[in-house]
Amino acid sequence: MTLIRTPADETEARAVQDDLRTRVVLDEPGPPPGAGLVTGVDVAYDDERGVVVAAAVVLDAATLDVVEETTASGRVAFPYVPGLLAFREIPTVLAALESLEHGPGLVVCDGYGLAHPRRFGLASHLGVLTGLPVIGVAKNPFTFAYDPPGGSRGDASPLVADDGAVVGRALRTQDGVKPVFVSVGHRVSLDNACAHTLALSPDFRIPESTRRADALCRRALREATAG
DNA sequence: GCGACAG
DNA sequence: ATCTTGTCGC
Repeated sequence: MTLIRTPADETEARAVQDDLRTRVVLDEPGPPPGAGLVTGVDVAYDDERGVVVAAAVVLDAATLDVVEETTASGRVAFPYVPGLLAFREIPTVLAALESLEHGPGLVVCDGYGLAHPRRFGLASHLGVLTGLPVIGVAKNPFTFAYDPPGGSRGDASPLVADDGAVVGRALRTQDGVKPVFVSVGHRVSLDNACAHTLALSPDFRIPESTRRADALCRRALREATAG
């Protein structure tokens, strides 16, 4: 089990991000879509009881069949603060990933990578700590701006920060349905991240990896919390 | 100063 | 994230 010290406060957390961001690798294309393994990770909370449960679900990228599932639970160690989400999620997510028997391949998480106030969101953070290729697929545009992409599956438009930097892409994964917001985490190109996201979303807006992980951590939280 | 803000 | 019924549709 890897020990990750939780920052004492928000100032320290931001300093950790500013330090770790120098280790993000952005010049690798990453694994090609449609082959190998893809692992979805997600987290569910019971803030009343201070319990957090993470799930990791390994899929065969070609068939989207489930290859392996794991779960890990812990105590909530950091509050939700916009821009500091990773400190809340990462300890338990790491535990879930480490309990997998398979190598995870590409990791897909809920939230952002580069699309972050300090360019170091959850997907980047998880990538730097594990060395794995990681992308972020978020359901909301956070503070970023975008022009609506075309209405068809596969249409996309740039996700732009205040300073004009392109930090990700709004990607339509289903015809006529609100786009998802893809950004690079670590060791994957944006084009490849979007190709993976599309390949993982044949039937629904949200990638199959995330849907499976979401369902699993919710179920595990209910069971851990029951009684 | 105030509000908005991934999950 | 989470609290939540019925309801529309394949």
